[in-house]
Amino acid sequence: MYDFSSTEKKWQNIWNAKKIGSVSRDLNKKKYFIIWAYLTVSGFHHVGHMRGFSYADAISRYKRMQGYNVLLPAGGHASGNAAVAKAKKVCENHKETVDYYKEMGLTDEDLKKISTPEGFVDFFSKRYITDYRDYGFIGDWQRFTVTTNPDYNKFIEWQFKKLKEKELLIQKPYYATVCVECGPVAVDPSEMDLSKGGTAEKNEYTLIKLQYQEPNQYIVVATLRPETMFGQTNVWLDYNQTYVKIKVVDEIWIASKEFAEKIKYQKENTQILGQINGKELVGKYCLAPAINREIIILPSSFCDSNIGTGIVTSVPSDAPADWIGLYDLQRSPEDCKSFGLDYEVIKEIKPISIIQSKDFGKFPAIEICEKLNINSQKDIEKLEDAKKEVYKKGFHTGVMLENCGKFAGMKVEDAKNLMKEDLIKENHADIFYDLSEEVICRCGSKVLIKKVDDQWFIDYSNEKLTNDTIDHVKTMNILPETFKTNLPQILNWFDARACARQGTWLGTKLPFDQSYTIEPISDSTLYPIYYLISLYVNNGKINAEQLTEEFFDYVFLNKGESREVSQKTDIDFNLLEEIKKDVEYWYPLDINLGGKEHQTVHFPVFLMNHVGILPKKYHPQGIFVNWWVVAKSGKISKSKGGVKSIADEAKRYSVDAIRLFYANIANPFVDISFEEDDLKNYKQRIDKIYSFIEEIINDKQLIEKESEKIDDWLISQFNIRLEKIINSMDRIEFKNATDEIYFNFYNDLLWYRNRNGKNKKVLMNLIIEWIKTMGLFTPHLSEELNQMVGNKYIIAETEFPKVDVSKINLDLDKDEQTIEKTTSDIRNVIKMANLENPKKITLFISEKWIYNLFNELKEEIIIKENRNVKELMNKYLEKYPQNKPQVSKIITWAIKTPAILEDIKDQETEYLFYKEIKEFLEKNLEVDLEIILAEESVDPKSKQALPKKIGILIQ
RNA sequence: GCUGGGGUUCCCGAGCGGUCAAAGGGGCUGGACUUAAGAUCCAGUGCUUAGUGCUUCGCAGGUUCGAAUCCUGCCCUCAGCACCA
Repeated sequence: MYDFSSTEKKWQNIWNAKKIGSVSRDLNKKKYFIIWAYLTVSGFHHVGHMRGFSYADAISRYKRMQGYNVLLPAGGHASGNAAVAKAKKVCENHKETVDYYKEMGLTDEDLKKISTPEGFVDFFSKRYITDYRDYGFIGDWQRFTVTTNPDYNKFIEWQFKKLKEKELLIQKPYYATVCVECGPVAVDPSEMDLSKGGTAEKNEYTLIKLQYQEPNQYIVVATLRPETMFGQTNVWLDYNQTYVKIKVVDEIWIASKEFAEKIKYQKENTQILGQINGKELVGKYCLAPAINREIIILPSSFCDSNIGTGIVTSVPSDAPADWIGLYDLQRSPEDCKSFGLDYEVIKEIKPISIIQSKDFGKFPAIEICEKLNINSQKDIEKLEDAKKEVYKKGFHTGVMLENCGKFAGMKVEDAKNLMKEDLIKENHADIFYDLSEEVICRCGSKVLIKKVDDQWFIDYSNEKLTNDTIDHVKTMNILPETFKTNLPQILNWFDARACARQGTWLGTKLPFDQSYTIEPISDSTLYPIYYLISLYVNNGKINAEQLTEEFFDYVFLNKGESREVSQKTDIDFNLLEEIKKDVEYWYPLDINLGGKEHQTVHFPVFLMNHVGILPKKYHPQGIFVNWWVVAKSGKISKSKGGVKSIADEAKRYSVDAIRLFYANIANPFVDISFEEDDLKNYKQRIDKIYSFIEEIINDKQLIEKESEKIDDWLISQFNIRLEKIINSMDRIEFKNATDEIYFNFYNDLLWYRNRNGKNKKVLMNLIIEWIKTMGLFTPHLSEELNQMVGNKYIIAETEFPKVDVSKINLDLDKDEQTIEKTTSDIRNVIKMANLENPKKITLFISEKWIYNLFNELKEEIIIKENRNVKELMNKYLEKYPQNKPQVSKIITWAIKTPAILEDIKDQETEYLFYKEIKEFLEKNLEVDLEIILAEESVDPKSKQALPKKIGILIQ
């Protein structure tokens, strides 16, 4: 029995002691530089992270065994909100958080340490290195860096100075999602910065100002469909709600209190002047702009004061809720009376048809309500569906009707923007951004949208940068292929991106304005090159202060004069040269490996910053994207807790099994789920291979002898497999490689054993090579087995096996396949004949003339490509006149399936072949066999025999 | 909606113009081993049949001597769509 835990620990210690991963420049070796996109220091690793890391380690091990000098460094991304928020929770003794950490094994002392952001980052980034070692990754951890380190900050400052120099850093107004306490936060499904609302969308509303009673006083409604202004019939608000009057510059806006709270972040100097009740407004009129018509204010139950302004303009022709609202009122004189409305007036309100879209008539809202059987404005869910459908159809297929003034005949898509712009130009409207659902920051405060006037952006929309990057991508190795196809489009779509924010964040201060902190994505784009510097900072040879602009300019861009730079930075001249040579040796990066979530953000900015700042020779060479590990319930989240510690998983299944699982369960470009059954199977597989090899080593039956056919077959088979493994690894296809190593070659060995293969030398030599191939995916197993067979060298440091092409003999395998096929055929016939214990089985070798015919047909059909049936028939019917029916049958078949003509031997060879395997067949099938030539028999079965297809007679 | 990816036999997953009824794994069935269980090994796993024939690779057409593989249309499904490394 293989002891997974102790064996794995043992080899990890040996690798560490040998410092295999710590590498330095070696001009005698080709270099290979690979990283995985470092992860945000937000807590523990989980098994999902290990997927990509395992791939990176497998690639590194392969390259190392091929003689490359492999650099695999790692770092921690600590910028942003995560550590701040987590530390705060610990500090405040938040029960759930503290319980979770305790459950994960943290002591009180640890907890105290992680209660400050800095302590949190320090604790976990150290933990990460331990995790890497525990999973058997061989990397250069002495270069470990964290984005909040002072030296790293200097690097980022340099990067931003370069961006500015290249005019890639610009300023313009921006609507940011901000927490009222913390400042800007990222609203996205990963909910890195949030505790709630990651799926919220940022909506751009058009605020329509409907003049009400005073010249400068307006009922303000928020709409996503400004183009429907022509269909307005009334305004909706909540009868029981209290609204407020807000002073905005020199105007007074009437809207919900919640809106007033939000708009103050988007307009300067807003002020609440007073309140006004819904009751007071209902029944009054206001002036709708654009159509310049007085419309009535009516009550409804669907106005939500949290959405928009809490007041809605009503377009019953195209908005299902508006139609139903109207419909409700129009059929209830009592309701109208209770609201103090004149029923006669309400009754007269008619929807106005304004848009013609596909699949709908004049009044889409009415139609959809009938179709979905919506009868009341309280039917909220159905109304939501109805709205979506009408909106979607209208937006993509709709055309404005004649009554829409200058917009008549225009597509809805176009009219929308034009109408909005027109209204704004004439001061009838304004813009307002809002979130589609409630969003709460990690700190517990509300997130809303704030206008920032001079936001800093990295200008990824820059045309030259975009085009240069697209051109560069063409030359890269990018997997999966589909990502490479997508990248140009992603790069084109990529717009200027806000890159700094104000608030209590970790990260580097913007060198041009210290009140800004550089945002977490923007400070992690160029960092692979920084691993070449961090080494010297970490070992104390240089310090953060010395990392000046001149320093980076010199080592990265070859700008400046070395003596001068050395003098200015007080870095020893020789050391400076060393560092520069390191950069020249290691850069560019060969592979950046990361999860699929990086496809549209991290990888594009990683590429664009490299292309924008560094010389062409330093542009990245490859990207590898891996998909996720998902739990049955969805993505395994690093921020949500409830995840088993990776140490527990390693103990339960073993590191090798987990790594093999990742490599073999599917290709890297699909999501996989971490299932106990699967993991156990892989663990069993490892155990099985271990026992199998152990058995072979101790097998007393093996003998020293000259190699026979079956031995040659096994050698050939191994070389075929090895060739596939190498080709697969060169293309980074783990699934194919592991299929060969852990399954197919194992099956070959079983077959060899069944075929009574016993050659000790052959077997041992192959097993030694086989074990090396396991070093990529199950490195601990590989080392252990290697030691068991008596080798002293370390697999991680040895050379990967090479294919011996001279040993590959495809014919040998064809023979083995024939044996398998024959066995299976005989079994099949026995079964079919219903003769469970046959007395005798006769195998017939086809008649000689048929072999001749096959070879002649091969010449005609395959070599000369003659498919003329008539011609062939005439020729060969004449040649073999005594066998006409058979000849014609064979010719028809051969034309249809030329493959039957391939590899045709002669009668003598085939006869000898069957004689040779007779003993094996008899033993395997537990029957007595007789093999005779068809010419020597009168049995009809003998005439059924064909070349490559033996005749079988069961008696 | 836009952009891109997929639909393969009980399941997962290869294959991407010809011995393809379709690798490999899992599951299931039978057998060997074992006191037994597990593990391991052997065989089978579309229907049919003395080794044949027939029907299968989302649906409907088409190209070809020949299609799971190429083309056209349709249906279904997944991912991304912005300040998440």
